[in-house]
Amino acid sequence: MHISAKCSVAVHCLIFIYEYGEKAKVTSELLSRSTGINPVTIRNILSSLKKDGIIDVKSGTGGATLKCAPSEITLYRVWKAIEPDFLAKLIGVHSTPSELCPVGRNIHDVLDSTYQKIRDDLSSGLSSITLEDVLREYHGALEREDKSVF
Amino acid sequence: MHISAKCSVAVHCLIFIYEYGEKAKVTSELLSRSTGINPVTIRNILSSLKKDGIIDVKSGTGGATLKCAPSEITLYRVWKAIEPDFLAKLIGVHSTPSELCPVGRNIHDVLDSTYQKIRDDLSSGLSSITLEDVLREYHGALEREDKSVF
DNA sequence: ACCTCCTGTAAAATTTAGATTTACATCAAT
DNA sequence: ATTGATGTAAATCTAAATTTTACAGGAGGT
Repeated sequence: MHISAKCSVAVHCLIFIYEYGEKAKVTSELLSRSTGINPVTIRNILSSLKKDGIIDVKSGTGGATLKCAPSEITLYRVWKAIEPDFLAKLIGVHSTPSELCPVGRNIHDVLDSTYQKIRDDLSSGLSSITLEDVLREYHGALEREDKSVF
Repeated sequence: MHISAKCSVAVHCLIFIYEYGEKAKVTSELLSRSTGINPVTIRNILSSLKKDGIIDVKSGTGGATLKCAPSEITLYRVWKAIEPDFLAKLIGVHSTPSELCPVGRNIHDVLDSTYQKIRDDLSSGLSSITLEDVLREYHGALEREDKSVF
């Protein structure tokens, strides 16, 4: 799974947990069915989110709940929790250049400084979006869905 | 290879072609040795760059040369040439959600609109960087390299 | 206390996407 | 013609990651 898809799964889970976490017992099995991703991968994702303090997972009895206000959960935080060096993976350089070639020797330095601004922009973009924003979109989509039924 | 790494290889090739394309015959074999990527993949990359009009590759006798001024070659153009839907691949959504779940049914719409701004930022960031800028970095790195010898 | 359900991991098996290899038709210059 | 290169296509290989399987450990209900 592409790292961005993995983070999308994480957001999917967070929406689900926000919506149902208080009323029902949200297990990895349930999230697995909703996302289409197997339970072990879901547990790994939840585990990362838990370590970051974004959610709480009851061990033993099971069930996940949000531990933060949606407005405090930025996409940056989620991506970082799932994959600490997501920036380098997302905007990266090939690792095989030849040390014998002037271009090969320097390509890493050159592209790293070139990519820095892009990475920074990406970071601040992700930082500016919170789960609250995503939930707003989600509820909008739900409403449109309801209307289309009638 | 991650798509960003592939585009980095493309930029690597472009630097190489700029530096040596006029003096020497820059073949896929040569670029293969410099980048550490096999000749066929290099030829595929060159083929994409050629189709976009960024470079010219002499068929028959061989050798690649730039067809544009470095100032006209933006990173956006390069990435787009290599992978037309790189934005969706870079910032994407999992494709397996359940249609039976409200979250699953809507996650694609929700995240697509959420990601739109991020994708736009990324586009304009990549559009604002040209091969000219990269070459400037490269020549700076070369100078530092020379100095460190003495 | 026991039983059940779930988490948290680890290890093995499987998948799959992509790279590499191989092959060859085509083209241009010597 | 011969040589050396491109441009693809097809087969093979590889490596990364998911999925499967397995199991120890925790928490609550009976």
